[in-house]
Amino acid sequence: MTKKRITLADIAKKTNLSSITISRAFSYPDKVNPETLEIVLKAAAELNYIPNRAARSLKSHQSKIIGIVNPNMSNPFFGQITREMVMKCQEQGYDVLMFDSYELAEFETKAIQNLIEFSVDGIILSTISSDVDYQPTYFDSLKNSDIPVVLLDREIEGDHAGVYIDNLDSAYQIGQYIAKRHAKTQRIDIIGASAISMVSNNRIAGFRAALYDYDIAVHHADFEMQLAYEKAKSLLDEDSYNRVFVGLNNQITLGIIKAIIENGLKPQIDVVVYSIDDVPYSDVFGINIPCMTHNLSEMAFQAVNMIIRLINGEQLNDSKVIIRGILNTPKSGLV
Amino acid sequence: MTKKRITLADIAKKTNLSSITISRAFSYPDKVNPETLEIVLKAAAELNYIPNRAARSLKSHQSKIIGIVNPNMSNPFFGQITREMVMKCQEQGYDVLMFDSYELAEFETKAIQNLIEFSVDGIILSTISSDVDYQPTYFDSLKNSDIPVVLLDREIEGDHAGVYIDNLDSAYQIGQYIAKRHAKTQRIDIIGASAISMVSNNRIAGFRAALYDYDIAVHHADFEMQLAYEKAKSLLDEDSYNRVFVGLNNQITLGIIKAIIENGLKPQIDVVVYSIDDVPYSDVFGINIPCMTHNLSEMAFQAVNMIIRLINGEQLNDSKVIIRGILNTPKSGLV
DNA sequence: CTGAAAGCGCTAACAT
DNA sequence: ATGTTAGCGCTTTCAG
Repeated sequence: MTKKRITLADIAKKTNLSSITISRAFSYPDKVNPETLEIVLKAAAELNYIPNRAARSLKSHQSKIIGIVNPNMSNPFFGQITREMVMKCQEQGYDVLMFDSYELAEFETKAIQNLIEFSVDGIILSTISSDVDYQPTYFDSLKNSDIPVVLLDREIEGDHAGVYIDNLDSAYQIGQYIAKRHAKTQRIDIIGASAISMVSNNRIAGFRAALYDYDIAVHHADFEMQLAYEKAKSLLDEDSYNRVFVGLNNQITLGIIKAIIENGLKPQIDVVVYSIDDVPYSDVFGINIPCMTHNLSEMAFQAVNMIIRLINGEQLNDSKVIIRGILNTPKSGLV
Repeated sequence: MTKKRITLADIAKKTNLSSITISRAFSYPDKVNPETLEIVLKAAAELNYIPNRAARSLKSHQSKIIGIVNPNMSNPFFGQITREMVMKCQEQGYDVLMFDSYELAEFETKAIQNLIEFSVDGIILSTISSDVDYQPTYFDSLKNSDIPVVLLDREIEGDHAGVYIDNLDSAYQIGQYIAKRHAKTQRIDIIGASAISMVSNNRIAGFRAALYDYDIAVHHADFEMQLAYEKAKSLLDEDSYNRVFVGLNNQITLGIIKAIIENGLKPQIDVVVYSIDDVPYSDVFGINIPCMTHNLSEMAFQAVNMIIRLINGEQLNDSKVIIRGILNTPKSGLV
């Protein structure tokens, strides 16, 4: 029934060498005679050898694995950044275990637990929330297990290394752009995450700074589509005349667009929309949303770089990397 | 430096029990005295114990892990189906390791290799291609390692268990719908995957059967957006009058829509579009695409069910499950 | 450059 | 219901 998997010992037998030499051939190829190496590799290939990670990491307590956890792989922001991180980890000799927490605390906790069980060397984590009172219990276990963590995008309270967006500045930048395009009498509706979300609140602060003498209404939802959609919908039902909306992330903006279109209005003509983060598929559907875009490749690079340095026990002179956003306005001048 | 992780032995010491009892407390709680169990669990919690998977799977050669590999997690078809599968695996006591192959053979191979190294109990795989000549080399290793595989959605040559869409029927169903709405003189452009893709060709066959006396032009791209976009664009540049397009999966349809809109035309008014698979975000942007939709939850259920039965060594009386599609036409009658 | 011995943390198999 | 023994496959000493 259970076919026996090929082990180092099998290769050792076949080559009349000891298993440790075989082991070295894979782990430290330069510590073994080139001729021997060739013999080993050939035998391994013939036998179709595949190393056993369990055995390896059991002994060496170094798994060469980085864990990635984020709240929503289907959100292109996380999807793309994860893709870039995976590539970069590979280049650095690390494999990746990725978990989608599906915006659920329960899954996030489970994912972290899993990663600890797998003895990963480090974790890059985007939490489901950036609320100031969001204090996951798993940080204890992480500390106990001595596994370094780099937070990505979603900041939370406490002393954590991380790579973040310059939320305040991003909102300020696009706020200034908005200021140029709309009279001060213009009412502006901002839809963000919870009232205590650090990310959301920094963005709101940025907007307020740029639009200090505008009539700004802030509405709280979360960083998903549905609640934002409902909020926008009820606002439009009240009065759709001359409205300007700002979505504080791409999912929120999608919700706003959905509400606009459902109410028979034309985005950027009847109702103007701005966004933080690029809006997925808006190019496909031909709707230009001026937005703050962020260099996801750079963020991925920084996050991977940071976690690897932490894994190597390096001291970080700066445990926070802040990525500045770039204003991305449509060429075609729809707005 | 290296903090020692808590092990069973630590709990054993603390409770004056043997490690095997502690082990049983976690793996077979009913094989241990309830009072003892309580003591163990309490001690474990106090010590913040986290089991070591490497040790466990090294010994027991049963990892309780299912691997999932698919070509594009950002494609909602795979994103959602994966989500459902993860939930279902959890319910059955399996953890999931998921890999995105990013439509790259190299990554797919690497993912499978990884899963073998992790000694997963089974793999649910959607390959990057369903071309008849796509014969990944890793099936040998899989067979050697005795790891069962269930293919999902993308069929390939050979004797593989799998859960598939009834591609021929799906295309036939929507083909009939199209036949009702367009005169026989109507030219219909179908954009599919490669000329040797089994999935694509089955769908084309279905269309041909339903639209046997129509003027059908089949164009080959792949199951991603870009090529389909280019194809549609060049067709529209030639002549955009009274065209009807069919996209053979959601990504292709997105490419078609992009081309239409870029050419200043209105989807479903100037140019009519049909799709296999729901088109992501089309509801958000208010464009109704009549399509064949598939019960992803059911597919996920079948795939997980099948892999678990294979893991348990059960004989499958039918190693192929075919899911029938449902015609999904807009209520608002845009078409 | 290669090998022998020991042990990582856990769990089958066999006691008691 | 609990304990003893042994060993999974690999790699870290320490020797040669």
